Amino acid sequence: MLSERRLEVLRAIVQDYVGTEEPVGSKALTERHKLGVSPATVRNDMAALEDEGFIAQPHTSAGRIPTDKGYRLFVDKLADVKPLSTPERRAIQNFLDGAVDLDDVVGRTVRLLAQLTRQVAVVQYPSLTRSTVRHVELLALAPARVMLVLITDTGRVEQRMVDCPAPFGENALADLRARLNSRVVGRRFTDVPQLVQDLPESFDQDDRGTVSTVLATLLETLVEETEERLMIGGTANLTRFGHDFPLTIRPVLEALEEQVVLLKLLGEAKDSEMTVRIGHENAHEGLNSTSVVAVGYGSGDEAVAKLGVVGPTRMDYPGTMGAVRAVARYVGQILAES
Amino acid sequence: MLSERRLEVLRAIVQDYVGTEEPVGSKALTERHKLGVSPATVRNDMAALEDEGFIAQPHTSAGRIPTDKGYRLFVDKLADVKPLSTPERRAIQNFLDGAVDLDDVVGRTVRLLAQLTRQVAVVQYPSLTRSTVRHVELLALAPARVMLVLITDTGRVEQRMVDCPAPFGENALADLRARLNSRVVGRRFTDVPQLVQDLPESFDQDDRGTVSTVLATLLETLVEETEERLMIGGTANLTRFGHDFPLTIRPVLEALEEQVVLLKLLGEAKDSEMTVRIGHENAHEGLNSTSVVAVGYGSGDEAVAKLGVVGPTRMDYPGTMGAVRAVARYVGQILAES
DNA sequence: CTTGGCACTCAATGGTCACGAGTGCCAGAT
DNA sequence: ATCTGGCACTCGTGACCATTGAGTGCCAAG
Repeated sequence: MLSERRLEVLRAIVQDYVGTEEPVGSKALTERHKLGVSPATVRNDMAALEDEGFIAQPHTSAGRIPTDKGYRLFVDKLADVKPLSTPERRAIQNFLDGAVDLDDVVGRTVRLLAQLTRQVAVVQYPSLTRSTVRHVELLALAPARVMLVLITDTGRVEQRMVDCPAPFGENALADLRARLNSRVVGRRFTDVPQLVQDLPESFDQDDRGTVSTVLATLLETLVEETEERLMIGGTANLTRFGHDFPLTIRPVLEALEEQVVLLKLLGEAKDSEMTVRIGHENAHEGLNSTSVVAVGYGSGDEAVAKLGVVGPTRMDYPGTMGAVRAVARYVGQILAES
Repeated sequence: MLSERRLEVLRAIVQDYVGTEEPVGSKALTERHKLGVSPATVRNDMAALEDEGFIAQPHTSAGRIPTDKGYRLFVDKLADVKPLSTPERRAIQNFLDGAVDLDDVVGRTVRLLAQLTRQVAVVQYPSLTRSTVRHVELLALAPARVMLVLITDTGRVEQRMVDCPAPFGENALADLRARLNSRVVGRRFTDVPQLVQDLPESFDQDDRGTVSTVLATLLETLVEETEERLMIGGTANLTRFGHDFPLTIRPVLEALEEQVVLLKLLGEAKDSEMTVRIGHENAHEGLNSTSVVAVGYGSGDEAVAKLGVVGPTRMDYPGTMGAVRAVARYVGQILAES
């Protein structure tokens, strides 16, 4: 297979290319890294690496650049996650601590991550299906009009208007609120449909319809379309991409605007460990020249949602992974406190 | 001053330049517009327009392009707002009608506006200070921990956690909720501080501190920082800007990420009529080569917030203004219904 | 297996040149 | 008084070409 030194050469190529954004040649390599061998030897190694598909030349008579496969090997075998410096960690904590509500937490996180990695940051709101119910509130805004407010243990709040077929009977609304809460508070959202199934039956004939309508809306709120939200930031960092620009940046911006695409992207990441998807490993075409680093975060040991960054395949993987991991941890802490 | 024909020439220049993105010369003008005069005459008119500062040449031996001042004159005197086509209006209505909550309304609006104008859209959430209170809810999550939920007539929901100095006494929370709501429901948020001022006094000595804490948080929620939110979309449209790109797009993206800048931008727009700010009329430097078209929207005759688009100074003003106006109207309607 | 040498490739750089769209100005026509 | 055709001039653009140099592959010797 690949000798130790060849891997070392690959590592050097990746590091240099990430730093300079320019194809790196054999001479430059031996100068900047003490490999203990001559350029000619490196050239041979490079030829081998190219045969195996880890690096490529943009054109003859140019240096080499890593391929997606090369980055993959680098990330899997050659790189360690770079821990953040103490000042950086402190800065994160200070910055996140000031948040007043969930929107604020997510907003700050996204800005923080974008600034730290100098890339585009994506943060998913805590998913409803993985949270537990903190409270369900029903407000009568008009005789036959109810506002449904859903509060999760992660601080997320969703509201819906419900137009009922008939006005609620005396006390029926308060009744429903009490019974509903006694059943679902503290339970996972995924269990809610089960738990409320037979609720209408316990009401008077008159109210059964209205109760069902309210419950139907509640269940609707839990389906995919509305439950997954996310926030992105740092799109200005896309301008640091490369010189060839318009062609590169356009599809990325378009992909970023499609929440569906992003959600799928994050969805593909593993829950527990950090996931790195490089270039063509991303299903979406517009993101073929970007890499996505994502990880789950949560208040406990279980992930309630994911966050990550999108950047050029030519990115500082160790640093980016370090920042993503650190931020995810702190956000988890903040969430646990609220 | 400027003769009728010279204005006509300016209009033609603006129209052609907006269409082609290229400096327009005298010959091309006479070909595409039936001005009834020769290129030489147009040249004289152009020279005059240039003297007055309405148009400029990028370099000698090139055609003319409108200056900010030229666009200003065009917008003020030469252009009419272009009404949307009936299919377009129908599409707007259909698209907005499906929204389930305020987030959804704002999200759809921003996408709609971006698509319609093919530019970057900005939509401000209904401002708290201009809305009235629909309901205030207090939830005891723990003995000394209260969640404050604020609901406006426009459907906006804000929540805050309140850590109280001491647990609430029996019934005190329910009491506070009831009294609070009876005082503020239906009133404007700006009046709230007045209305709740003496509320702590009517409570037992024991609860006075906790009540004050809750009220303090309520009032905090009404101050600028947290009350103004907005959503942007269609940033991918920035890539249609021009060929010179990176330099142009970078500062714009940066400006768009600074909510403060955007809020100020919208704040400068008049409440009632549509406001167009062209190029250097925008205070923020990064937006010196963009124009902002903004207008207030609201459920009644009064504006509760603003929306608009940001695009290159070289934009289709009549069309953009038409779209912005139409969308603002429909959003107002939707809001009134909810 | 490593190394120095060598011929070769090819993108990038910069200079020259012709082209042409567009201008300003002027003298004559309306 | 205004418009128009003509004409000389400007200057950005694109084509063409030579030069340069970083980088390669290969080979023969260590």
